[in-house]
Amino acid sequence: MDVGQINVQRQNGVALWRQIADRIRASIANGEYDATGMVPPEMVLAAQFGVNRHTVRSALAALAQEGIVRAMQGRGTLIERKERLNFPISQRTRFTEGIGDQARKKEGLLLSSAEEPAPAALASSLRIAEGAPVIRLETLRKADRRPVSRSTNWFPAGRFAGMKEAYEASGSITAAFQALGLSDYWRFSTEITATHADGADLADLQLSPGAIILVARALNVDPDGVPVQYAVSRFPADMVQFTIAN
Amino acid sequence: MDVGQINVQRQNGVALWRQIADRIRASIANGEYDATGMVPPEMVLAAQFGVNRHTVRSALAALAQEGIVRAMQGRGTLIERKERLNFPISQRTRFTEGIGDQARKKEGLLLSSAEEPAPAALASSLRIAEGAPVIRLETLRKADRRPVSRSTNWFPAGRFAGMKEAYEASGSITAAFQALGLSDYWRFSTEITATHADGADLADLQLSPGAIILVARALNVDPDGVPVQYAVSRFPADMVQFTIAN
DNA sequence: TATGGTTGTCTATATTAATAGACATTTGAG
DNA sequence: CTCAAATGTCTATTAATATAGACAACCATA
Repeated sequence: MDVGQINVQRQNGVALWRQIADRIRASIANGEYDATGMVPPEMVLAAQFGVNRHTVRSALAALAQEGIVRAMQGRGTLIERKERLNFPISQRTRFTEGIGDQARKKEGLLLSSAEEPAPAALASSLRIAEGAPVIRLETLRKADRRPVSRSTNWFPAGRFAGMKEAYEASGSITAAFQALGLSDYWRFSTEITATHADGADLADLQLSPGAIILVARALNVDPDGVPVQYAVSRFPADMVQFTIAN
Repeated sequence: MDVGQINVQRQNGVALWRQIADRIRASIANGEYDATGMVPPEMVLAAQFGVNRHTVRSALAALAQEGIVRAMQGRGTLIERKERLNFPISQRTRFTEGIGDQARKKEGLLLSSAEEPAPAALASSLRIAEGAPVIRLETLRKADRRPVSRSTNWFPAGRFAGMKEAYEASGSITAAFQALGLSDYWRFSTEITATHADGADLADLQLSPGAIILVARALNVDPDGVPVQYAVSRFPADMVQFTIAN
């Protein structure tokens, strides 16, 4: 096997151990170590990355902290978890259905809620008057007990007055809409960007600092094309991918 | 104006100055400093982030290196560049058209090319036999002389034998397809993930280490639904966003 | 032209990241 | 049992990161 030197950048604000941890995490997600179910030995990784073994150990310790690997003295470092949830994005995008059977247990938790006047940009998206009341729900979604996204959702307050209670009862936006008389809705548009995790991401999504967040800004409309929800959702980038099928 | 403390993480593999540089870059892209066209004074930023002024200076120096800001002694730090290109993703996704008038000058450069046998996963996507010959083009796309994506493109070698020359001549996949007799094609599917920039990203896209990359894996098909191109494109996350309109 | 606000530069110190080497401990296989 | 291979732990040193303080240089403007 040819073992080319793998490129890492020095002296540039991102510690070597973190760069290496990110690479190994990606390799695990890509199935590169599926043959053995283990990460290569520390000395091998150190040679591949051209760093000291202790630096590799720092990277592996971070991955162990995330629950991705588990080091076993005398044996090697086992891969514990290897997951990347796929979220299809289409006209009928729904979180719970989208996960499908990729996870057994799906949860939606309400972190907080408020009623507030819509700022200009939001009002424009929802096609309501600036300052008109909107209901804001901060939610956390989990799959198999692991947090996979945190979202801020806005709804026109006039039309969906009981949104908070309906979501709390069901843990699902789709179910809440149905409880409030909206049986169907469509995804009108989705914007996707990426950024570094902020403090709230780290806490709510149980990430380690330096993690990457995929941000999806979505507008949902009813069958008549009237906006019913604007949502900003943040996903850990190493756990999910989006698929757009045309 | 209330100036809440902005959260930065210590001792976690990403240097404070880099975290702060990333935040300021994002704030610039979000238009938060449009009123003045300048970044707040170093002392103000230091207070906001809860760090020493020298740490903020390191962050600003990095942004100046990227050409995003320019410090002027006695006056302040001017915002030089503020861009986030929007890429619509749809059935008719095309790079050049997608940018539209967001940039004046659009270029497509061929970095390298090769003909090689298709590995299993690629062959499956392109619906050809494993090991069948494919043409691989490594390309770099620029808008207004700034690199905005680097892509690896695969085409079935039998059908698109002159792809390399056609692309070199036009700098456009769409034009190359037309030159080879394919007048129209559709985007069949797109997968989007995010990761840290690797060494090649840093070099080709002129990024600073720690930058985030949006990765799009796309399959294009001809009007009969036959796959004609599989592409993996990498975009600097702080320069672009994807929009999916349904 | 005097002043306040801003960036530029310098010195010094403490903490963190990375390297280097040595040796202990555990496991699996011969 | 013995040995090779792998992870665990320890000490020491160097380089990078971050803080602290002082003052110079420059700019706009009152």
